[in-house]
Amino acid sequence: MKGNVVIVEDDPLVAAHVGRGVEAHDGLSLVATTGTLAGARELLDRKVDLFILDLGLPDGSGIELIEEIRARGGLEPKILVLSVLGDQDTVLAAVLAGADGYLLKDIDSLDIGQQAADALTGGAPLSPSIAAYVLRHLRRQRDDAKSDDADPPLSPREIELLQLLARGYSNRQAAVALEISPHTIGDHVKSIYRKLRVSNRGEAMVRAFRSGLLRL
Amino acid sequence: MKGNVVIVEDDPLVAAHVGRGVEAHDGLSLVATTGTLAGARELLDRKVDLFILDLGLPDGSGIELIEEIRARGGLEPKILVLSVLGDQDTVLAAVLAGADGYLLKDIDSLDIGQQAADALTGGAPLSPSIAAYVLRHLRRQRDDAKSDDADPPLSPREIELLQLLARGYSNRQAAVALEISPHTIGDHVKSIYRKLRVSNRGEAMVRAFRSGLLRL
DNA sequence: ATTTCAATCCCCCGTTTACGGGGTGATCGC
DNA sequence: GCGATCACCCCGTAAACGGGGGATTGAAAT
Repeated sequence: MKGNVVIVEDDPLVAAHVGRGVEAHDGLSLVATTGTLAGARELLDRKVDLFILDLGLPDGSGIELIEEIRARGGLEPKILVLSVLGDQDTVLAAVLAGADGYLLKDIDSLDIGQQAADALTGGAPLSPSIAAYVLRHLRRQRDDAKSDDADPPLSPREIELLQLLARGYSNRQAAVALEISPHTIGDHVKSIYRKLRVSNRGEAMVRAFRSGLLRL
Repeated sequence: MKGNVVIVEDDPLVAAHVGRGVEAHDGLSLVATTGTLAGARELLDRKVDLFILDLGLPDGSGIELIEEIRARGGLEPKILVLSVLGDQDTVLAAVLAGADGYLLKDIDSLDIGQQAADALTGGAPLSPSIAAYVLRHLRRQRDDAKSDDADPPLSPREIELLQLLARGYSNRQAAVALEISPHTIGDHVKSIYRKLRVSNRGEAMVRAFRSGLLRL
C-alpha cells in the first residue's frame, strides 16, 4: 500500500520539484497539491498519510494547519514541514504543534522522496541546523529545570521537613516521621517561613516550588 | 583551516570506514583514532574540533566521555555520536549530556564526511528515527507541562480562590478579596481539598502545581 | 417536565492545628 | 567567642479543618 502524499506549497516551482521527488519514490503516491491553507483544509477529510507542508502560505501560516490536523485526532497523518523559515521560534512552534519533520528549502541535495518515506515510517527528518535548535532547546529546558534555589538557603533539616509538609504531613506527623519533638517541628517550620518570607503552609509550598526546592 | 577530527570507535572495520569518510572530505582532518575511553581521555588536551564517538566501548560508555568533555568547558569541541544503540534512553542521555548529533550505524547510505562537516558548522545531524525520539520527548514535556487537571476539574470559583491561597491569603482575607462570606470560603476550600484529595493547604498547593493548576 | 447534579452562596459547631512570641542548650565551623 | 544549625520546651491567639444544616441557579439527564 502506497503512502498518500499531499503537497501544500504556494511556489509552483517548488511544488513541482517536490512532486517529482515524491513520485520518483516507490511507496509514495501524490494525491493532491495545493497552494493555500483553504485548499489544504478541503483535503482534511481525505485519507492522507503525509502532508509535505510549506509554512509561508498566502492565506496564513502552515502552523495553523498543523494545529488543525492534530486537533482532529483520529487518523493522524504525518506532517513534514518544508520551509525557508529557519528561525528558532518558527521551528519550535511547528515541532510543538506536531510536525514530524522539518526541512529547510535551501538544501539542494535533499532527497525529498527518501525524507518523506522516513517521515512515513515514524522517523523525523530534520535538517542539521534545525536539529541544532531542537537539541539546544531540549538542553536549555533541562538546565532551567535543575537550576537550584538562589535566594534563601534552607538547612538540610528544613528541606527534609519541607518535603514532608509537601506531602501533607501535619507538624505532629512530621514529628513522628523525623523522630523529634512536635515543638521542634514547629520551630523548623518557623525558620522555613522566615527564610521563605511567608507566613503559612500554602504560600510556603508555592515559594518552595518557585525556588526549585520542590520538584514538579 | 581544517577541522581536527578524532574517531573513538572500538570496531576496527567501522573505524576504518569512518576514517575514510572523514579523509575524503575537504575541510576535515583525521588526527587520531582510538578504541577506548582511556585512549580518548589522553586526547582531551589536544586541539580537537570534532569527536566522532561510539557509545559502546570496551571500558565504558561514550556518554561518560561526553560528560567529561563538556565538564572541561573551554574549547567545547563538537561531538557526533555514532552508535548502534537507538533506544530512547540512550539517545536522550547522549543528547542531554551534550552530543551535537546522533547517527545510527545501520544507515549504509550515510555520508559521514558531510554529516561531520554539518556538525562542525553548528548543525546537528540526527538520524530520522533518532530525531523522532527527540521531538516526541520535546512534545511530551510540553504536554506534561500544560496538561490541565486530569482527575478533578476545579470550578472557576475554586481556581480563583486557589490562586489567592497560593499567595498566602487566609480564608478571611480571601473572603474580603472575593467579597463573599468567610464561611463560603471555607466551603470552597473544602471542595478544593475533596477534589484534590488532600486535607490541608500545603498539600493542596503541591497538588495544584503538579496538576498544572498553578504555574511555576 | 421532572429530577438530578454541580456550582455558588450562606450559616453553626467542635476539635485540631498552625502561628508567633518567648526562653534554653549543644554542636560545629570560622 | 560568635553565628548558624539543630534540638527542646511553654504559652496564647488565631486559623484551619471537618462535620452538619440549608438555599439558589442553571445545566444535563431522564
